Amino acid sequence: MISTRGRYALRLMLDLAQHSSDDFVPLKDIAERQEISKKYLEQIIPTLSRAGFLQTNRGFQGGYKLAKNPDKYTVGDILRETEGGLAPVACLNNETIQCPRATECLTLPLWKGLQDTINNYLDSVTLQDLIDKG
Amino acid sequence: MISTRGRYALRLMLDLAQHSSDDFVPLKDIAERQEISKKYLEQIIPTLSRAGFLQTNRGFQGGYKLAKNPDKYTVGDILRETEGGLAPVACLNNETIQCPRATECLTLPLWKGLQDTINNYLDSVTLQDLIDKG
DNA sequence: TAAAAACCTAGTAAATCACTATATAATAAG
DNA sequence: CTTATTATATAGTGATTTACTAGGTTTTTA
Repeated sequence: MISTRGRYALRLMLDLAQHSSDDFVPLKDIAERQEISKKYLEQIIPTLSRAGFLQTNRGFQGGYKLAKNPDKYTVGDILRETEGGLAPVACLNNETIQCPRATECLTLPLWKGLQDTINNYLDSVTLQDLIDKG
Repeated sequence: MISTRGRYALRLMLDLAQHSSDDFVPLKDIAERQEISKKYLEQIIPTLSRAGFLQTNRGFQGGYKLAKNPDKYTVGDILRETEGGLAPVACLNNETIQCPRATECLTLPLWKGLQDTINNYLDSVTLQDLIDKG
């Protein structure tokens, strides 16, 4: 299940897509508009920054803006970064140890198929798509 | 993410599909074959029973068998029961309170689409399919 | 120099997960 | 009728994760 972390990250990116003109948007404004704790967003945003999704400026009149146009970000991109992958089962997490039953496992192909299905769907939607449909 | 609960339930159902002749299969055998704690399976199996997925017999030479043929169960059926739904986000859980932002929410249609995608995929695969492909 | 912003690190209450433990009830074989 | 074998019911538990909060440091511009 997608946690608040990923959902908030997506809303933050959408907010930036809708509200960034040429100047930087401070997190305070995003937090207020989206009714999300600013302190919590502060924890999420470094992940988006490190992924190269954002331009940032510190200090007075600093803030964030998107590094690319909204149609260049898929929802899958954003969620994979902030959720740490989109594996539907632990067996498919690269970090976890490979299951010894893998070769004989009747369900592993199912999970792989589910993972592909999820990724394909989420990569078929961009930030711009969400704005246009809303 | 699908937890062990749902994954074990699926493996249990697959085991029954493969090993039940006309007599009942005791949980002990399933636990041994699948290398899953019998005590844990005991906790999972009432959900499958209550859903009408199983025939059960208590006492000596008792155990479980499938109530229907393996091609009558979709993976979606089994996971929705044991996982308590397959909502990819909390907002779509019937149990949770309706989000006040729902009407204006740009992301809600996305989550609904994801939920449909997941359900369609998992309902397209039956126990029999998994056995045939393996 | 002061205010406003990003950035960094640690802590925490509540919930969830993946079990284990113990006891009771039903059933069939002998 | 007894005994072994099975399911069923309920409670407990350690570890982990989630969704935050708290408090501080650094950078930048007016």
